[in-house]
Amino acid sequence: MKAELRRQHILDCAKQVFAEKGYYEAYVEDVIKVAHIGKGTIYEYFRNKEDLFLSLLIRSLEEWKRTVSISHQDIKSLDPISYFRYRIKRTIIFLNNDRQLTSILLKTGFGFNPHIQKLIGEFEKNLRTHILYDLRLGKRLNILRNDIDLQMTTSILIGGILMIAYHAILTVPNLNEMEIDDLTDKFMKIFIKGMFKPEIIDQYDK
Amino acid sequence: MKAELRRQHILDCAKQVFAEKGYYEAYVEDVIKVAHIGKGTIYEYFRNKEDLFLSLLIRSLEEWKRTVSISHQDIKSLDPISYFRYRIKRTIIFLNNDRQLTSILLKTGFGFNPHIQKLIGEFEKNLRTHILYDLRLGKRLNILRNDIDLQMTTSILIGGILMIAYHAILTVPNLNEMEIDDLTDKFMKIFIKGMFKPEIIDQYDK
Amino acid sequence: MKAELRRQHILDCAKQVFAEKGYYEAYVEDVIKVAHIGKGTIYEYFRNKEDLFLSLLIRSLEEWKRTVSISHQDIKSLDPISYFRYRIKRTIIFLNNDRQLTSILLKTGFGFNPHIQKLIGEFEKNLRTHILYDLRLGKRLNILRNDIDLQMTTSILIGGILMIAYHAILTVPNLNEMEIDDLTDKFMKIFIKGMFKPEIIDQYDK
Amino acid sequence: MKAELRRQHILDCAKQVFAEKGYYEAYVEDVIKVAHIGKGTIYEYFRNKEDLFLSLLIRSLEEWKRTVSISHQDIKSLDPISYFRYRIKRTIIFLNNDRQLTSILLKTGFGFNPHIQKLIGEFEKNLRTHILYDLRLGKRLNILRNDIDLQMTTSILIGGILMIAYHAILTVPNLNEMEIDDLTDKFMKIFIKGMFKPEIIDQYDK
DNA sequence: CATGAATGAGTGTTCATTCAT
DNA sequence: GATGAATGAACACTCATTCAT
Repeated sequence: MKAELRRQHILDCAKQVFAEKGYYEAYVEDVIKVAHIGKGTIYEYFRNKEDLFLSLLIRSLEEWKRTVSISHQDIKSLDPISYFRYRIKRTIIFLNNDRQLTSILLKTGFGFNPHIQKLIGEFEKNLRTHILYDLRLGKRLNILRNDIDLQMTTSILIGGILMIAYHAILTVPNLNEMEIDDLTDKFMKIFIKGMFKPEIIDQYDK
Repeated sequence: MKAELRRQHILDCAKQVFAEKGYYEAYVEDVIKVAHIGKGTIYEYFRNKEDLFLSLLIRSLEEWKRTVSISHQDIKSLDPISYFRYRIKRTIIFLNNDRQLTSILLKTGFGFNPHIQKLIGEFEKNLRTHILYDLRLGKRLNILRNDIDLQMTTSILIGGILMIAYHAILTVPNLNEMEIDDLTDKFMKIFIKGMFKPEIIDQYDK
Repeated sequence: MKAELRRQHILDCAKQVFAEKGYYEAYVEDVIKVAHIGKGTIYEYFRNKEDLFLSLLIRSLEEWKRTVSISHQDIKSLDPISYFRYRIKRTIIFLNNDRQLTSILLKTGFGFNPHIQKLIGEFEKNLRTHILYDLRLGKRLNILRNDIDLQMTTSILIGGILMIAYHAILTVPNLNEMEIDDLTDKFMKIFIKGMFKPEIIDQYDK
Repeated sequence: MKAELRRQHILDCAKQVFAEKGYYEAYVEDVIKVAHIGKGTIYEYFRNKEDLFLSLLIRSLEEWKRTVSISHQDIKSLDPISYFRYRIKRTIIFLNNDRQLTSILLKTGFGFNPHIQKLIGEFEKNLRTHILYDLRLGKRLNILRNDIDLQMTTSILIGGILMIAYHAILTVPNLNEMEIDDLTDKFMKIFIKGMFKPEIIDQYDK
């Protein structure tokens, strides 16, 4: 049990370091300094630096699932858009709370670096699966427009929300409940009614 | 003059290598091999690896501006949404054509790594400025909803379009004109009318 | 008493590991795994890795002495060459039975590595003393040629027999009684009559 | 060309270090200190420590072949035993001159350590091939006894001569021509007429 | 006594950068 | 200007040993 606590402690410290420096510029040396442990200790818990990083992402992914998930009862009690809003808000809350993770995700890049690809890729795929699941549900419930491309919408949602989190982290120290609500509402507006004024759309449709 | 050609040649090769491996896993050695030049030569044209990378991004940024820009005459001849569509399409074309750059942007991450931050950050800021300019124009022309947050919309647009580019690169070898048009239309739909059916929105508004 | 048994058990396991991997590539970790003991336990019985190795050699040396030794009564009942043959055969039997030791001796090298030198050196000196004792006995009994150099003959015997043991271990799984007899005879032949045909030697002598 | 000289210089220094400390206790750091080169330089010429060691052995093997080899004309002018003596003497001269190599061979062990086995093994195989070639020649020329086992004789010769070289290195600073001749003669005696007095052999034969 | 989690000095190796030619 | 051999600071990782439990 104490071992598990220590493992978690190392992961916490590693997260802090990776968030600050990014994968490549974060040194194992840095992590052990922050964690106040010996150099060899880290290798008792993780095979190597890559394994440490992967373990970190996996743990955060689990956390994310827990934070964002919603019980089936709750689904019924919410109207579709409120449900969608709930999801978005929870995601923003999660990214706001776990700014270190957000920083890691953004710094490392979603890209397909041969070494890190499988790590970050795994994370991104999971995120995508979750969102795609919601959108498919929305389609079955006849909530979404028929002409909406689900894959693309997922991409825009992920890309958009991450970019917003990135800016929030850069500008505001930590968002409070009200600011999060505000952010969520602004985000929703784009995806509910689009950017343009109705009259412009009407012109365009004709 | 020959020097300038050589510089461009090195940048081309560096781009290829950075696109394939990402900043950290791309070695100067790799670049000089691809460029068929001596190891010292690269340092005649660039202060160091970082400068090489920065120069690369700056050049691509200039290219991007040229590709995406639109003359003032053309603006008048287009209705607002078509203008917006034109911008999006040009961006997709650019990212599609310059897949190496797209790959670099995604691999390196938009993040704020102490070393690379100023490089990628510079690029991202420029991208943002351009889009923000368009959106402000749209606001002045009374095209956009009043309740739209410009900064956020910019974030969503950048994040979304990059994420889409990332997936397009991963899945399709190279997009043809038709596919680009299709992609653009799908993208536009989200931002024109939102994701939800009108009746759902009506329910929510009440 | 139980402590002594445990010590012996550790030595047995250490022998197995050292034989398989050699001194440097055998890890204390490997030994404790084979011995099914805790990591600290080995240091209850041995000062350090070097001490463990030395203890191993000392024990084997004692065993070797017992295996090869012959009672004084038996000496009288044997003719000189048979006595010599007996010694050789016993040595081959010993090396064959204790292939792990043979492997260790050959892998570690007789060399004079600063750290291991004193260990292996000790073993080699003992081996040499024993053989030299026999040869001196032979000289006193007027059995050996007068022009034979005892030190050199000892070297050749040790070097030769170890090299043969090495090849036997590499090629044959385990020698049976008959094969050992055969090996002994072949070995003896060289040292009894030399390599060359009598007529060749006669020519050379003139 | 200068590169080749530098390579040879590094090999010389590496040989010195390996001879003094053995493979495992010789550090790359030691070699670069002796060679007065930068740490990276060694990796310009050799893939890694193992490659450095292997290259060393290969070079010495070539040298050994040259030193020990004898022209075809010379073969005809020598009687069989003189030819054999010539070979032995040349080998002793080689091992005496190249005491560092001898030390390396003895320190590393002829053994079959998984990592070094293929290196030392290669060397030992070559040595064996050469000697075996001579012995087979002797057999064809009807010089050697018919009851002599060639493989075993080869083993005894290699083992014996290495063990002698080991002792010579330990005891005498450097052998002069006369001492080498003396050593060769003593060595030859064993293999020409055996150890025992004729009358003892006669008794045994009966 | 036995244990095994914790340790850190010590290694091999990499790769951006320099500078003599 | 062009080159590439030389460099060494930096880094991940190992493994014998210790010591609190």
